[in-house]
Amino acid sequence: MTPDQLTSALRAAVASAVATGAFSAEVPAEIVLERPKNREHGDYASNVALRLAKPAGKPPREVADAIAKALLEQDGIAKVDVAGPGFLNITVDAGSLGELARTIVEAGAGYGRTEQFAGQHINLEFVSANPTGPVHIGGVRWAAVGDSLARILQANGAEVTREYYFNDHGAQIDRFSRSLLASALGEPTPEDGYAGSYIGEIAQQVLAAEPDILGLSRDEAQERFREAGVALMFAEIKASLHDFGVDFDVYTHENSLYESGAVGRAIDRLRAQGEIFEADNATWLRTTDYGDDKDRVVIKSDGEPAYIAGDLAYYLDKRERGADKVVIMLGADHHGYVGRMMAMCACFGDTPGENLQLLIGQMVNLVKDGKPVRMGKRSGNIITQDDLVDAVGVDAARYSLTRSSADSTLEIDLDLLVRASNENPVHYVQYAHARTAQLISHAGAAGITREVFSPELLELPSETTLLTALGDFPRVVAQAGQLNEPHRVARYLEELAGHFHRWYDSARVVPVGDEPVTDTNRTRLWLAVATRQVLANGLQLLGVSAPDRK
RNA sequence: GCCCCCGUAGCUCAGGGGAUAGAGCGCUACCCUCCGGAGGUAGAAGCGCAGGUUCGAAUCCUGCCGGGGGCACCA
Repeated sequence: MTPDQLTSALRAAVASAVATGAFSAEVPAEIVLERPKNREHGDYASNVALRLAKPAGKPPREVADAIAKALLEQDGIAKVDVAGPGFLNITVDAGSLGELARTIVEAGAGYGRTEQFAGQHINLEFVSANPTGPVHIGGVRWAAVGDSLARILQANGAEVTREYYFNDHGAQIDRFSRSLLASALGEPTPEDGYAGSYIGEIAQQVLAAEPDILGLSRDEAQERFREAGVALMFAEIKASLHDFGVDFDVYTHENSLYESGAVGRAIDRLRAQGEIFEADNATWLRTTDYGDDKDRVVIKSDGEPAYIAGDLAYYLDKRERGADKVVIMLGADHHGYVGRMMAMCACFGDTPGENLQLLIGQMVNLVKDGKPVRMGKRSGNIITQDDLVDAVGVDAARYSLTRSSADSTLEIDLDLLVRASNENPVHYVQYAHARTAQLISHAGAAGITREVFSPELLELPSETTLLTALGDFPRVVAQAGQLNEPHRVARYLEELAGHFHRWYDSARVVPVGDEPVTDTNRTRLWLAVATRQVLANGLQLLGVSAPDRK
């Protein structure tokens, strides 16, 4: 019995209790079902009676008793206890619960998929690091979380475009190219320039490709360094992200928005909506109409577009390319954008929060010897994605960056990374998967097959706990998608791995010594296969490998 | 001054109003004649402070304290 089926049974029980006149209330739209922490509280628990008590005008326990009585008449329910203030503690009969194992094995890689975003096209923009240096540890967090979120949204039925906004002009790029030129000429790093050692490497690569470059005028040389340096840097960023398991569907160059006239079209569109006005020789967008704290300059008084002009055009461009929902992941240092971006969305006549979502993630803090390490491209003090991957590998890096809520600032201890220790929960989860795989292959060697499936034999406490945990997976995926919170999948996997390890210690799939193979062994094999499937499906959503051996 | 995020075990972090607040690491004591001990069992140890809403608050609201990040005709 799946949680959904139980929820339906519970709903029917409430309706039936109302029909018999036990109490009167509307059947709630949402019925909360949870897996109790304490096994004595049954397989599932519900607070539905507590919530209905007030509208029904009856004591919670009285409502609970009536629902419990009606629920017992539903199929597959073994026991219903009323406990505490009015909780319903539900025990599902073993055969019905055990059916989950078969359901999961038959669904295979599809187990956990939902259709909640079916038909929706979601454009997810993340990383979008400027090509002025390698992807640093903050960018890596968004790479890991963003890619995992994309996978989760897809698992919920959405069509997802992974998008990278590539900022290839402006003051930061000028500083980058000046730094390259200075390095090539053997001059000190310019003020406001970038100082990392990668600057020298890129400069040498450009020189090697274009030996005559230093014969040009300073301005021409700098322009050559800009173009070649940005191209090299960008290729390097793409390659590191690819090695990290993250590939984008669309790279949009900021320049292209200007060259294609998209900026002009966006402004025309907003003018037609009546949201544009002229003042002080500049062109403004009246974002204060929609909650922004000040209006924003779109075209500066010198005739140059302001930064937001690109944002306007880019948003419109994504919508015109078919995105129903535009999601952008940003670091905490960009939270000041939220107000104007949402107002901009409303200026286009769209619905903020629906057509546009901004996910603000907090920073990664590095710690060494118990003290914070300040990082910056300009100072050259950066920990890059490649440093992180070299130290702990892709799986551990992705996992540790994804298992925490993006709302929390994350602390990474460099000493721990250097030791590349096993102190990472990813090992716990991957080991559980490896164990299932070895267990299944060992069972095969012992001649145990899945020709018999007798779910009522899965009756150990560790088995029913494991089964209810497995049954939760689709709800976890759905919730992670609704809330844009991939870390929920990771935390679920850790819990599931724990339930599996405990089951493994308390139940044999392969009989000991010369004992005969029984139907219990065969049926347990189904449970092992189901567990492996869910662990693999979950790890896939995180972009972490599910090895058969560790 | 205004805005956003955070404050939970020694450390890193979970916990969408529910029962005795969890995990990993660390610490203490245990468990392999048996499917991989990178595992399991038992234990010590915690919701920043003060109000409020509620039958019920780590969770929602207000104030305070502490930490981080923002408030350009910069990009």
